[in-house]
Amino acid sequence: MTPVLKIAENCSDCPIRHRAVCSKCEGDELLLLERIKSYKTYAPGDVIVWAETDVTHLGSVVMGVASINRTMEDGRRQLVGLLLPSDFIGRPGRDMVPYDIVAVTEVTVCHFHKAEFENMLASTPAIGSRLLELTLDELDAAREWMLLLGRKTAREKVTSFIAMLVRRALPDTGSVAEGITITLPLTRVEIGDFLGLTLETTSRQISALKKDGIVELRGAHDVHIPDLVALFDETGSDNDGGLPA
Amino acid sequence: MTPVLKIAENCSDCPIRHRAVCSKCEGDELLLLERIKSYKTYAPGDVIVWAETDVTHLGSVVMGVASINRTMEDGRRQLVGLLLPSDFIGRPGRDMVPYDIVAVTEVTVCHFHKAEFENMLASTPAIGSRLLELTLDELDAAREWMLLLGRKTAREKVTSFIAMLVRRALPDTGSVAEGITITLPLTRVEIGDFLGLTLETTSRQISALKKDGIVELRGAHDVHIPDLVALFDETGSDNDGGLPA
DNA sequence: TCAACGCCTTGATTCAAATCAATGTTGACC
DNA sequence: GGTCAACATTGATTTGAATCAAGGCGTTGA
Repeated sequence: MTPVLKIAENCSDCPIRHRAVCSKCEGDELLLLERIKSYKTYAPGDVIVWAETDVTHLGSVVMGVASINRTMEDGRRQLVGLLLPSDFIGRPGRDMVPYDIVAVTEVTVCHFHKAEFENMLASTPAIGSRLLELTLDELDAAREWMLLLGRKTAREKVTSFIAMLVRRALPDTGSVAEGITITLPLTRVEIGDFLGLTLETTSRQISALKKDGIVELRGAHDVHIPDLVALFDETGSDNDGGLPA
Repeated sequence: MTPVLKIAENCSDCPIRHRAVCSKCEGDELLLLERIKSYKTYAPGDVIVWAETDVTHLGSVVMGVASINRTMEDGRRQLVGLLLPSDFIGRPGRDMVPYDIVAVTEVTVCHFHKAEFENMLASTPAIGSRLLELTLDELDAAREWMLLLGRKTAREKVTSFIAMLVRRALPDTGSVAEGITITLPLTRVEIGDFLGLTLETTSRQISALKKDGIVELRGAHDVHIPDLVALFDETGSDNDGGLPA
């Protein structure tokens, strides 16, 4: 069914080598990491980390998409993060975490035993330094998301979400003059939970964007954006994402 | 007017010594920090950091309250953080920041030239390690806030806000059996901007809490909470804040 | 071939919070 | 003591998104 992935045994061949927590490591440091790392693959829907239980591993997403979920007792749910390849999973220095991490697509993780990683973190400045950068970036992203959740309209929320995915996809793409096609990795329920909307409102907004020519749908999950500027104009953001001219 | 504060010249006497970015430093490290630090005081409303301009300093809040603000071109505003004593200001490794930081009350900051601090950060693991902890804590707080902004009702938002202030005030207080009195450091507009509400809704919710006996007001900003459990029950949170029994 | 299930879309109605609009309170300063 | 400005409260009305409800589409498997 699932083909066994050809995963780089050598860190130097790893697809996330240049962005992940290990990106500043070299030579011996990388060899040490290589010795304690292992790979694990999760099916869509699998829980990678349960809230409020002991965390045994830390690691990086190598492939796939995972979501960080907070849930209230009555079932209301909010996604508070989306983990894409090279993003770091887990919280060194703390045994539990107040949210679940769930595989959205099939996810491959390069991970370490918590204690072993924490030892390396203490002795390897290159890791701590990169982890700080990654954490500060996530904090900036979280704050951007707070503005969205607190102040944007439903249409702005949906276009901002699509714009974020476009931005993460751009570096892999060449010219953008004839538009770009991306895949929404989430269902309508999940997008709603990400944006603080219901699934119906999410669906209606996507339909409205289609009617207005901002997006074209091929199926429910593949979205073509013919004009990126038109999309960014709908997000209410002060930046247009630094598009290539 | 403003009395000149008696600020500890010695880091070892500093009120935030045990919580701030320097909390893991000792001996020589502390002396080095002491040599490059300086204090600055801001009046309420002063901008401590302007969005999208070069940041020259980094530092810690020693006294007072500051807010981190994101603003849209049309004026919609969202507070994305509240900086209390011992919280860190600024982002090492980046020259600009996408939000303003504004003094809410009078604020005293212990700060460093950015380049000098970054040098120390590179050579002093105790600083980087503590800064990582602080950043991870802020990220957790931001995610908690995302749940609030995306999924909570107006009443839950307001009670959660009050509960957060109570939690930060608790360590300074003894028994709590006869309730607790706190000061809201923000205006109704600012509270609304923090919670993703209008000022009118914020005011109405506070009035409703008063009518229901959850809070008692002495003036617009001093709030007495006779029964903390009753307050926490209104927040929709899964935790009751680990109250002393 | 055609149920059955999961996911998505669309429509009708309700409702919580926003908006619009006064009015009240407080404190600073003349 | 009186005026002004900033902040807060309260009321009336509107509105954007939630809720309630019905079908539609596409894949899976009997």
